[in-house]
Amino acid sequence: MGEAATAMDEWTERQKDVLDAVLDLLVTGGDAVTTAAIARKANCSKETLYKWFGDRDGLLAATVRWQASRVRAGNFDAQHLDASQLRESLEAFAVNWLSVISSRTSIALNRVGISHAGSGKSGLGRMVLANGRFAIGERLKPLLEAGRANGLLAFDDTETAFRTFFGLVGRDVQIRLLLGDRLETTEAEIARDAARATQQFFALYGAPQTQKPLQGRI
Amino acid sequence: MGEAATAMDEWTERQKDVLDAVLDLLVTGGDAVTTAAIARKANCSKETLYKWFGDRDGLLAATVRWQASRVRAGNFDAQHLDASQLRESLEAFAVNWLSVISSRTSIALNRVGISHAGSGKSGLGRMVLANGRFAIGERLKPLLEAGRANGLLAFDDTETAFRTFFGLVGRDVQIRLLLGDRLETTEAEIARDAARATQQFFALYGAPQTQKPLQGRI
DNA sequence: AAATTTGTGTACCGTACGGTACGGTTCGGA
DNA sequence: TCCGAACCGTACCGTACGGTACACAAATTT
Repeated sequence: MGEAATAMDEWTERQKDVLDAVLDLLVTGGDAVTTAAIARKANCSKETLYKWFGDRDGLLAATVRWQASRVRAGNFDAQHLDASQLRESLEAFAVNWLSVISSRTSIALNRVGISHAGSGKSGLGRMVLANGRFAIGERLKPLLEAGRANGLLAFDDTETAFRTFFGLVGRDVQIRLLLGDRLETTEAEIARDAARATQQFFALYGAPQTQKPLQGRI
Repeated sequence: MGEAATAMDEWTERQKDVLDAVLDLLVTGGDAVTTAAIARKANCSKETLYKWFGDRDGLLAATVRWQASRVRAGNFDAQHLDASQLRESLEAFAVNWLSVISSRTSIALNRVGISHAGSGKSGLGRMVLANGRFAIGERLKPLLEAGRANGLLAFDDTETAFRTFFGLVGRDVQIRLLLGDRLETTEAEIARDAARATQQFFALYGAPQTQKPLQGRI
């Protein structure tokens, strides 16, 4: 993850403004995201767009990376954690993740990536995946493993444990939103769902009272 | 759900052939699904396409309904079920659902629905949702409630219980496939995941030994 | 058998959009 | 003050594609 900051300084301020304009257009699903509309919204010429970003797909890819570069939430320092710290961290992760996938920005970018994946060119899809599903995985796994090291969680495969957490948190929210379902995702609702998912996760992967993790769990 | 069979006899055999051609083109993501390509593949004229289905969106909507009409798996007759029957039924549901969302057909149709949802017109998205997420929900809920009535499951809200099962089964599979991730979904893998999800669901919602459902569970 | 219907195949039209060219303007450096 | 680079705004080009028109064949009706 050495290139964490590349997208931050890869472009000038003016260029970031352009990328923000693209995001604005993507999120406001009303009108199509044509190069002409982007240029109009960003008060720049189409020629400049192509000079800076190559072609339309390059511009969209840059937009995905730009958005991803400023979503990175602070990593959790997870040494010497006790049960309540772990629970709070997991719940915070769940809240963050639910907030992200419920945001209009995430919905729009995922739609773009999915559309591109359906058109053969899989670059954007992989990029969205890397900055969404896989980024959250890499950030969460250390916490899970710290929990296991401290005898709070019991699992064999970190990936499986993470995917279970992912499923318990996300459930059907993302696919429903992507398909246009009006799903109220208030802050209170998200907090409640995050708490429920965390509780369920502990019910499945919480270590028994003894400090040593139990073998043979899934 | 009285209109279960409408899409089956709404079209003539010839028209169903056309819809199958559309499905073929959608699944074979190589070339774009233009009306010209559809007409060529179906050996019919574009004029006939428009006469039968109105416009391109109508054709896509008909295709979604046509595919949905023949996916309906047999409902489970769930009276007097014991624990192993319930487990088997849930596992069968999970296998079926994982097979569906892993199929190229489902991926293609969901991509179309999502693209349309991103373009304002939400008709196709809602249709895919109704025949996917919500159809499986309506089919599974009776089984869950039968399990509760027989003292095998304990939950207050059927919808919440179902969504948990949905999350445990689907996890990150659908979004990864939609975004173009190569994810091996062999039959064996699906069977293993279905068994794991079912086991986890029982761990969360299985009633304690006493026949009476325990109150206060989530 | 003539007429009507139904459908195929091809040609055509209008528009939207990605990409390019170019004149005009601003701005920093010599 | 002059020059060149960067950039804006607009006009333009080519193509792809949704939708329509039309000529012709097959089938069905009368």
